[in-house]
Amino acid sequence: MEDGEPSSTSTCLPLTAQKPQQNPKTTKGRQKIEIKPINEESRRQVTFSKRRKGLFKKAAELSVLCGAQIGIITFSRRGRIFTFGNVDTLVENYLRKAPVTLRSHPGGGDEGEDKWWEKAVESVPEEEMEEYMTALSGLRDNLWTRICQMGGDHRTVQMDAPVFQNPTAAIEWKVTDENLTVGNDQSQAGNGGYLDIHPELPFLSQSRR
Amino acid sequence: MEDGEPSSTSTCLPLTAQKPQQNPKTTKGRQKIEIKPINEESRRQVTFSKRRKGLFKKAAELSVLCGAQIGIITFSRRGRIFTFGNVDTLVENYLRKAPVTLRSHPGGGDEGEDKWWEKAVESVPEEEMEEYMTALSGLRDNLWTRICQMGGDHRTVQMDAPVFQNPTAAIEWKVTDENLTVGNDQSQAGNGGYLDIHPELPFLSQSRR
DNA sequence: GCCTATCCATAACC
DNA sequence: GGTTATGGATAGGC
Repeated sequence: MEDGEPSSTSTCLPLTAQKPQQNPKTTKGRQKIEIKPINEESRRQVTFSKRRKGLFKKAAELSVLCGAQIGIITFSRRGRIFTFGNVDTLVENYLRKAPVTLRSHPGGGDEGEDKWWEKAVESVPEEEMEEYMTALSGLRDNLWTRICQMGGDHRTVQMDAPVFQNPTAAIEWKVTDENLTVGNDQSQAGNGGYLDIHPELPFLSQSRR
Repeated sequence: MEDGEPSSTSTCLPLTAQKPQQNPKTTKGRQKIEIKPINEESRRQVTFSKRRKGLFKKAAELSVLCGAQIGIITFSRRGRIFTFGNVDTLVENYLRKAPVTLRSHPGGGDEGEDKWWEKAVESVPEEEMEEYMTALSGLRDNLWTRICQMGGDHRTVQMDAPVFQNPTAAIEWKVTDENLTVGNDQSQAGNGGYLDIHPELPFLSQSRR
């Protein structure tokens, strides 16, 4: 409903009326443009600059008016990045925040092999160490992916979803390039077989809230 | 830029007097408002909804016109999240390229490498292994905590809009609102400063040390 | 949600 | 970068 044909909504005069009025207008003012890729480099740059400014301004206004937190990331075609708002803070807070309470599952009686990743490193038998490391590495990657999803794409995250039943299934993951590779978009593969979020993590109940 | 007398710049005149007969001037039309926090809940919600829509539309236009990649993350005051564009990709890109420093590394120097957690396990020297493991464990907890907090404290709404994919891609609007989880807890609401524009960070083709 | 009057962002020019 | 005129976003009503 943005492109296509100009639907005049009974507001302004028909633009076809090019009028022989000899007004000493120096400019034609703002003209209607089609929303399609601008090919001329210079014109595109001007437009990008102006509209980006306008976009950020609107974002700022929205933020103030409604008390919302807004972050915008923009990559220009030439590869420059422009950001607005708390992007840094938002993203970095994910990682920086919260003093790390390095707890490795204090509770004595655990549920066997459940949540292997909660086991203290020291408790891992020597012969399983390598495997443990690999797994933890995968977990790390997996978490990273999840973080990225959380940061911008929440469509797959549901806390109260009936996930995590089978402890074995829960720790299935794919440590592949697809996991983390930044290629094209749309490669959002949901969370089939990925590590799901456990609603009742022990260290949560003693951290915050 | 706020305040000021109504400059009557009559431009577009309704060329018809045949409007559905209701009192001409039932509305005051758009009025100038001050950019300051809206206190009335309902009014704020309306404004948030309208302006968010407008913001996303502008973002979509900018994306198409200039071939830029744009992602927007919005946390409403009530904790709902709205996103625009291929944010996942952008955020991931951003995270991977930007100098984000996470310090749960015990005893680690400040001048160390960025993103130590991205190092392959194999590359960790033997003597640092234990420390690495400990840090990684802490990171895991930290990330997990964040994830759970985010997932548990926010309802999630996603919104997609046309974004530049390739010059020939069709333009299309797709709006999807969904409640995925419960959620209440409106912390981190009022933010003070908003505008935080990073002029230009050349990067993208260079890798961080 | 839809509608209208109004204000603002911005395309075209300097 | 600045100016002007106009298209389009949107505040206030329903």
